[in-house]
Amino acid sequence: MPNPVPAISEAESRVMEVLWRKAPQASEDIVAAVQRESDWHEKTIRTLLGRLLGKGAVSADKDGRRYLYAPVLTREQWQSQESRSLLDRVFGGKLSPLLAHFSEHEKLGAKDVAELRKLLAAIEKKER
Amino acid sequence: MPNPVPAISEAESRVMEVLWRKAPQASEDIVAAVQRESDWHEKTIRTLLGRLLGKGAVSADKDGRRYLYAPVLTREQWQSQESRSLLDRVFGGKLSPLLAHFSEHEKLGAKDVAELRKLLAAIEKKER
DNA sequence: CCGGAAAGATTACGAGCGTAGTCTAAAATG
DNA sequence: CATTTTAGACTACGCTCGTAATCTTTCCGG
Repeated sequence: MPNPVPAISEAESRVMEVLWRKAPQASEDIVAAVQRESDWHEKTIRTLLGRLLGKGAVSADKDGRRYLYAPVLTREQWQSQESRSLLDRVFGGKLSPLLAHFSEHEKLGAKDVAELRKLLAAIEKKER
Repeated sequence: MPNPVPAISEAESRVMEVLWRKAPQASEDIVAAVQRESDWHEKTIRTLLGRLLGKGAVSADKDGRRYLYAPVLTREQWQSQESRSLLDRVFGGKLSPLLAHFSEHEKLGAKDVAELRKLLAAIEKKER
């Protein structure tokens, strides 16, 4: 299997974000897109892109004089990695303390409650 | 209010862990406790303790020749900070995508399901 | 064909982190 | 009292990250 992508940093994830929305893209377009949501220097964004390439989180396909970049790490994989990491680091690897924590310390919006119900319904269906 | 404690690192949280379980404690005991769960050098652990002190995450009360250390940042505060950070960084600040993610990509144990039910029940009671 | 622009590669640099080692002051011990 | 031990303070060092600047190669326009 493709060896696991090393963890990507906060800043790097902002670059991934634009690739997750649209890929492949040339670096120029990536820079432009990232700059629409940040005030980072072009050089900074290119550096991050290069690091992501080095980590294997994105691919670069030569297209004439330049490259077209695409995500290798999917958003779902990344979300899983990060969630798993939080769970392990902070909640002893178990989901229930996380849920308990939210129920006690964070207010839940209507949407969250709806999502919870859906989740539980899905589980109950599967259980039987 | 007491100015917010800066984020604590992974290694530092392992030291907090032993203080959350029992406090106050002298550094010697902290070192011993941490070493029961890791192979870190005594010096390393003392450094981490010092950094935590610098960050204001723990307090030190003089007790004769040495200090007794106690957590200032509570485990709940820390869990909140970390959860909030994950939510904001990875899930656009909303809980429902996190939940959806778990329901789709992680298997839930019996305990998790029970916790979910409890959570939902508590919400429903509050709603009416 | 030549000089400038543009894309990528390389280098930079301070802060925080993981991981200690050294220095100092004070206390305990012989 | 002189010496050893020890708790804590200070220093260190390589790595990643955020944030770029500089160098190099290559193509495009005149």
